[in-house]
Amino acid sequence: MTAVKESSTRNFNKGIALTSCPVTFVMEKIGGYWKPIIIFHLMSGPKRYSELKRAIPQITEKMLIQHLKQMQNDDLVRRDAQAVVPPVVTYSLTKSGQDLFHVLNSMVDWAVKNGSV
Amino acid sequence: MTAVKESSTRNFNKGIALTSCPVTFVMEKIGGYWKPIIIFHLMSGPKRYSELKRAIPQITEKMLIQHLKQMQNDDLVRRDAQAVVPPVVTYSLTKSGQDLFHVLNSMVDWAVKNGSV
DNA sequence: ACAAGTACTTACCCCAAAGTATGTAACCAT
DNA sequence: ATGGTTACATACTTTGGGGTAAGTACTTGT
Repeated sequence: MTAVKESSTRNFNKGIALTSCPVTFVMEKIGGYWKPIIIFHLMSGPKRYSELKRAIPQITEKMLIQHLKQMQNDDLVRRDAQAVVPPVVTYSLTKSGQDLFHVLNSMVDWAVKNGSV
Repeated sequence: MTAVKESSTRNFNKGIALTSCPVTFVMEKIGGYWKPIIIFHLMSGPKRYSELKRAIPQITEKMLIQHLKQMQNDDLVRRDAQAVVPPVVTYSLTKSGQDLFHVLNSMVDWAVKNGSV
């Protein structure tokens, strides 16, 4: 009966970082290999699920919907479905999602200046 | 003939993301729970190893040096050691590291506006 | 003699995120 | 009736980031 193990110095640390560090808060939302790329593609306007898939060929379908769902929960992305015969589902950025432009942009600026290697 | 397994769709994807996505490039450098926090503490000026340790009590020593080393390799942080009796090692931000201020700041701005929940 | 401080290093474990593979429901064209 | 398209779902495996715990070398204070 080796105890419940508490399993969570990790979660505790995550907690303090999240509540005490706004940067970590943001990175929770746009972290993960694919999220920034998905957001980037949605910046140019609403896209269908299949359009996103074709625009990002390397992503698996699992990762694509998984991230789209997380971003819906985080209110970065809106999903609009038409109950038609072959389903038509359109994803677009919410206001919060669009506001991320400034964040991503400052990252790009930094990368351009400091991406020499 | 189920292929050689390649061991690395992961690394391959990481590769394309890194070379094709400047945002991912940046997140590789400031990602991880502790890096933004360490950078934040170094923003207010150079700090000794033990000062950082005390400033961020929850971090383990392993994580602290690990991240400090990575950030040295990424040229975000400079290490200055004095060869004195009890070692004195001082860490400070490089120009690149200081430039991250704008990036972190835009994240904070976004978090303040969209961190309601 | 022994604890305490300074700046690390090393071996080991755990879990959650990412990837693989396959299935599903509804319809349409051939 | 068979295959293709659309938008998912779900079970299983892998991997690497993060954590735990302990050790090192050298010196000062008591």
